[in-house]
Amino acid sequence: MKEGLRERTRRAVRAELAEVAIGLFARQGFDDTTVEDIARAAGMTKRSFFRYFPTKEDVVFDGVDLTGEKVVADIAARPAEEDPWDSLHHVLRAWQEEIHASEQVLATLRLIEATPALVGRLHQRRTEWRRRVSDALQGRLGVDIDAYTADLLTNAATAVLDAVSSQWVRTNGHANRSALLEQGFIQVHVNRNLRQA
Amino acid sequence: MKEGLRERTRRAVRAELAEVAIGLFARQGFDDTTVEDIARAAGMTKRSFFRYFPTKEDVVFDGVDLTGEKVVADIAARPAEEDPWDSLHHVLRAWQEEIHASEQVLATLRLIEATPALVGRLHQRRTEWRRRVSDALQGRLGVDIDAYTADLLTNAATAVLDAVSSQWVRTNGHANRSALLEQGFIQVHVNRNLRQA
DNA sequence: GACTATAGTGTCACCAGGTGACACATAGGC
DNA sequence: GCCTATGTGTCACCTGGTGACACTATAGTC
Repeated sequence: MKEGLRERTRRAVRAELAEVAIGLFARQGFDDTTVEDIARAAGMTKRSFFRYFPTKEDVVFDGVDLTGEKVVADIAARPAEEDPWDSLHHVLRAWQEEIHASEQVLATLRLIEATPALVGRLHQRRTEWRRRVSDALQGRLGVDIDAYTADLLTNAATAVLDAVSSQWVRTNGHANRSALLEQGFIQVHVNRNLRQA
Repeated sequence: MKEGLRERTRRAVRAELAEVAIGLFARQGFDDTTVEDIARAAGMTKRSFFRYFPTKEDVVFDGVDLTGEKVVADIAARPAEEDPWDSLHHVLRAWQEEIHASEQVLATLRLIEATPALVGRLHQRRTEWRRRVSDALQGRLGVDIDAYTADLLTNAATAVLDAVSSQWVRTNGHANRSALLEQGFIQVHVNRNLRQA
């Protein structure tokens, strides 16, 4: 683990940059905060900011990343005979429980919700992620899921996730996310494909 | 109808601008086409382009607009005792059939799919639209739907819509959109809220 | 402990998407 | 024919983002 120091400082700078940025966004809004503002507040140049984050939007998603590389892997690892909807339920339940519901996360979600540009970026990321999940669902051995059904399943799963998130924000973080997720996955149900019928 | 002429020319210019833009995007890609390019190709200034479209992205959505003000109204007009999932099914079926599946629409969807910025913008618009649909669902008189369930319903409905759209593009427009929609709304099912149980 | 490759930084120049302000023309309503 | 909207070009400007270059500090090597 020799590569520690350099990477550690890098991550530390990233984290502080994100913290400073979120703070400024919360106070004066996303659009009224320039990258220069953030950079100067963190003691660096605009140019250097972009060496840590590809875009101004991405600094927001540093903590609340929904990429979930692990989710993709977990889906693929589920038994092939399991109902795919149950697989999604199982994996996403586990995944959600790992995200501790801090005040910070709540504030970030609120910020995203209030900023069109961030909403767009979030869904853009999620779209890429969904395609990977969808592929993972189809990729399980000995499964006869067609692409359309796989999309249906993943889209529906994120539909639940979104509703949970909205409700959680709506209740100022008082709602029980796990309970909401359970309820959602029961209220919404997606059948395996009915092709052969 | 005195306001005709002025508005008609305006819409005509808009339409031509959109056509020119789509053409350029198709040939050289969205990112490699500047607003100046579009404007000059349509015989006007960059500044004037922005008097017709708020952003470069929006010119793409001129034809494929998913805003559907009509959908919101139709939802609200459905009988309150109808199962909300069936209401969505009914309204969206009618809505989709109005969009004739032209080659142009297909090309546009492909363009969107291939351009991250457009994906973001699309979902951004759709998010706003969903909130309005969700409100409409809750707004029906004498209905006991809570906000969470309403979100669940609308999110799931757009999940179906997205899957249909993806599959349609995937099959180069050969798939039967109506049939996919029917299948989707049957495979996915969202129950009324189970609160009182 | 000095030495060199390399990561990180500032500076500068530049491009593209957008916006505000102003002056000018053109077309509509009277 | 006059007055007033409305549309247009021009110009100046801001912000997000990128490429190039020179400089500095550090990590690993001897």
